[in-house]
Amino acid sequence: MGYDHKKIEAKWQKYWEEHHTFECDVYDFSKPKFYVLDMFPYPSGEGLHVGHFENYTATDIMARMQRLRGYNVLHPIGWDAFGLPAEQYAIKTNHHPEEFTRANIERFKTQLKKAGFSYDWSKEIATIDEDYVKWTQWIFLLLLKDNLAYISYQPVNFCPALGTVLANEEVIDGKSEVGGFPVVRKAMRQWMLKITAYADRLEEDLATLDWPHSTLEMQKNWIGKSIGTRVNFKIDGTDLSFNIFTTRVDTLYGCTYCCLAPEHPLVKQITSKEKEKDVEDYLNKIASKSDLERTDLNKEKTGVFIGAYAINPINEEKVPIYIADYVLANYGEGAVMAVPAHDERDYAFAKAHHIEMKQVLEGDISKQAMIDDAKHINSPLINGKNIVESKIILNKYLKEIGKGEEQITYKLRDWLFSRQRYWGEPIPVVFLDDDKIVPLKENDLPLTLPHLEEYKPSGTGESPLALANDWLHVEVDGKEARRETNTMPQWAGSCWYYIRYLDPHNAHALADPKLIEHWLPVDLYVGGAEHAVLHLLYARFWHKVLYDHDIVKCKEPFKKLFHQGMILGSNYEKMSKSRGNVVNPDELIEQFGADALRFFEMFMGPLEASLPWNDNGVEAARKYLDRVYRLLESDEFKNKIVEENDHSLDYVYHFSVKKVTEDYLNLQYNTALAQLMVLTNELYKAKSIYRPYLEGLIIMLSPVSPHLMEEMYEMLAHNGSLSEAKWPTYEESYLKKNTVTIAIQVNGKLRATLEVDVDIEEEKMKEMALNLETIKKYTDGHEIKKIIVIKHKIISIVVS
RNA sequence: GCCCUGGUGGCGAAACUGGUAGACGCACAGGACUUAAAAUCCUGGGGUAGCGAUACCGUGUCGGUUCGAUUCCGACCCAGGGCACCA
Repeated sequence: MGYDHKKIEAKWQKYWEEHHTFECDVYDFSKPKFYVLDMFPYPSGEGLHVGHFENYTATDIMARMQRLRGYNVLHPIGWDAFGLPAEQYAIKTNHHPEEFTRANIERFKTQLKKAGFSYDWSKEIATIDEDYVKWTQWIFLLLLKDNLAYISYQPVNFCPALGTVLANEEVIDGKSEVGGFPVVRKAMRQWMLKITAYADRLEEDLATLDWPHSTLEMQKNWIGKSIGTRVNFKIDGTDLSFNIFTTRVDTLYGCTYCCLAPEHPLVKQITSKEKEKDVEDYLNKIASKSDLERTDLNKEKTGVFIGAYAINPINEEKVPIYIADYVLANYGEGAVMAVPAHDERDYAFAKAHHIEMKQVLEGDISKQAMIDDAKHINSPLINGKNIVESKIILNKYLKEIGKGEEQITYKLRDWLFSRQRYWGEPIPVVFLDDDKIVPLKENDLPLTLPHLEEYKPSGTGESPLALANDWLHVEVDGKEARRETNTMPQWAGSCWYYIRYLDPHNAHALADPKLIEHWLPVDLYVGGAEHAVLHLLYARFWHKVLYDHDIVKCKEPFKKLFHQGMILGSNYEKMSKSRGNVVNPDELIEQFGADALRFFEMFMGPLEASLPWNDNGVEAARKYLDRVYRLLESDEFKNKIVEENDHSLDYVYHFSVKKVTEDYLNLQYNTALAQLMVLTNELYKAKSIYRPYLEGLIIMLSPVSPHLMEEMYEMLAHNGSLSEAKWPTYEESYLKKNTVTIAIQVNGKLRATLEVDVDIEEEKMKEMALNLETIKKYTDGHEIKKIIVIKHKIISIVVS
């Protein structure tokens, strides 16, 4: 029963397509712009799931609403189409990954269209399109020119089973994220991007963003800015020295030993003869340790004395030098000073190795007194001073004697950018015989992938591209050259797609500079919290590089960010095939219609929350939509529609307009829809229905359930599409009430309520309250100590 | 271990800057319509006691501030997400 969703939804989807309703004229600068973006999907073989729908409905509501509010809205979609699953599919079936990917894209597209999302399909892009790859490679060459891309041989995570190298973030507990195969450390040639050069700006500009607090915190922690001091320690009896980094230079007098990372370049030189064997044994021991063991926090902190001493520059005391694998070679200076009296980790290490401790802060050693206002002792230059003062004094002193200075370090490391895989953008450089790197010329872009018979990585870590002989060998300026066989990671394409949407077919630039200036930054970006760090950090990095080249004009790409929560199965577990709790959106659309599915997903709770699926939910949403439809369909209501306002619905209508508008703009869709239900219930009860109010309901509901609302709008005798309607506005004067219900409390407990005139005098109100029988019961025989009156809210009577 | 979120009926949730806790919906119960059912419409539901008006209890736990606390402060417990020896 109810409306015919199949007919209505098909009708309007066709109408929108034929009328290009949602195509954005990006050059129309006459209206204010609004750019609303989804994190584009990876077109997997699985199809869209209900989680995608939540994300895309949320942005679609914003897009549709902002159009009605008079904005020129850009709402594009595309495909993050490179990636490992397509390559693994190719390996399994010996089909080209592009075939598989393009077929998936078609399937996704059909699903998106059935859901009625108002995307501008004329702006569609896929990261695998040749004219997209061209510009991804172009940006790489820009990075190369800026010395932000370089080759490095540092150890990486090699996965023999996948025959490829994995980035740190793709390794979980010593196993590959995909497949769960063991991973070992191996030194290999890799392309790196120098994101660390932008660490300070990536950190600083976080303050300018309207992003979820937790995401800002995560990015901050990932960048890991730390302000401390670099201190130079001379090695006793030599001309050599090394630097340490500390955030607690004030405890320098308490330093009783130093630790170098086992990989520290000085270790071999300064180890004493007697200790050579100990050191070698130790190095062997940790080399055979897996990363997992080495980073196990519960394990004892191991280390070994290397027979050399350093001179503490603050007091010229000799302190022993150890190597310890808890000191990381690639953080700070790869060396630390240890203050066992005031640091838990140093304390444990010193105990185990019987090293002297020296207390330099007031308080109890065993409690490792690190309290901020602790005073220093046994520290000639800073005795009696607190931590903050002491740091300033010692930083200044160390600088004067040339033994150190304030230094900022970051946890952030450079981005390992190459993959030894087939299905990614080829890195557009060639190598001459002497290993000289020659970038391709812009005219030679894009460098496309060759067709292969075999997609499997060679197993030695080389990309399958190394087997493509015809492609591999080229001539550059008459000289023999060999192409780079590494490809880019999937992140590359997603780093700049929001720019390409503006001008997806531009053959001369990423996009027309005029468009870039007008449309960026993105006004609203919605996607899963799983991208809180990597994708968003990498995209910000590229954006800043483009900013430095004056290609983009704003410092940050995404002004406002929102993470939708996860939709869980009805058993409160993450949806997955193996758990058997996956909900198929296609079936729901078939049975109840896209409008109902969209409505339910927005109504089920706050957008950011992870919520369990409710099997009755879509049906309930559908019943509500039928209820709205009945206002126009059944004679009972149709005959009540009038052109003359009897004012009985003024308050609820205008309040609804205000609340719904505000809630939509804040992405609080669940409460907006609750209010629309209240309004609907009131229309049901009303003696007559003022036609513009019904129209207002239809317009306000249309971003969520657009097909049915288009149909109803047409039924209310309008020509054309709802997309030409205007968003309703509210009159402040209708929001004022004549009477208000106030609560009366006695000693903090609610005892009665009282309906009064809004502009009643305070004294009158008190009198009324005190004369209520229900109140007298509590006040008779008691002394009234105090009466607190909060206008329009409460009267609080305090009695003895 | 550290950082971030959150904890409210049988369930999903709501509550503006401290001011009538539980809007809206699901499920449930009762009624109307129907030969009947479905659909629809109307009504009722935090708990305990009571026929009842009413009383007491109630927003993870324990304390505090306040006339008044889901909201603010302190300590703790639990769940989810993130990070991993960061000097």
